[in-house]
Amino acid sequence: MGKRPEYTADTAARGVQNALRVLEGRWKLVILFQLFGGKVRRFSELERAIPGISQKMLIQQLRQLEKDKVVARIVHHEVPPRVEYHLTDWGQSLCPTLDALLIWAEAAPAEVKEGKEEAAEA
Amino acid sequence: MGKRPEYTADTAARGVQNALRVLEGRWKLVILFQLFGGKVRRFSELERAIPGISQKMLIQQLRQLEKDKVVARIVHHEVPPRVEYHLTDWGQSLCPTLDALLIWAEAAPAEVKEGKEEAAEA
DNA sequence: CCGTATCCGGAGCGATACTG
DNA sequence: CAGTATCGCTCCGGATACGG
Repeated sequence: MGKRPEYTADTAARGVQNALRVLEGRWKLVILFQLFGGKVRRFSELERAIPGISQKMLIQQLRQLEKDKVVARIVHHEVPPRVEYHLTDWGQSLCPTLDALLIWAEAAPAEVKEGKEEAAEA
Repeated sequence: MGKRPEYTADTAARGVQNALRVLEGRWKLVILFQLFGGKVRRFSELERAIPGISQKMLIQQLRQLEKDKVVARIVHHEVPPRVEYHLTDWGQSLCPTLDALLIWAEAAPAEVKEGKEEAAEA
């Protein structure tokens, strides 16, 4: 934890890229924000909180995040079934960084923020 | 720049997702790291500095980054042609955040870092 | 030297239907 | 309520060839 080894640009890029990989996926961030702050949500809560997502996508992204140790899953063996999701410690530690990214995103030129494509083709 | 408007989890997620979108792509980060610190690199320099990348990918990612105002492109009308790339101010401002992400990535559980896939299928 | 065009395989994602 | 299975489309990225 003292000094990190010397990073070449490539090594550093690979590290970040690896991290980004965990966050990649159409719905990962939306899910993470639902869980930030130590919140615990049920499957159906997430489903309702994220309009437009399908069950397949929700469970798929959730499973990915779980495999990557960002979120944890608790199954209550009851009837009816209840499953709850929450962030791991490592997942929680992402919060400030994501906030920094959010601030960076806010500083983006308007064209970028709106996802403008230059329709100028001819 | 005082207080930002109230962000719902969804709004925040969308903002970050949008920012992440800019960084998405197999080679974006590698390129960015090549340019960090205000460095100016020629097309062929980047090509040589990033083994394994194809011209198509290099130019494609470069164009994306350019459109997203992260990198800027300077064309010298000479013979032979010379084109140089460097980060915009907004691009530069990404550096600390990416470093935070790198640190987060470093703190990842070993299994995650190694990109383990549980081969347990049957 | 810098860039464009085309072909092609694979991964991601969405819609829908079904199960414990 | 929570999760699985399948299909099909789209986009991404790699290889190769060609143009200014």
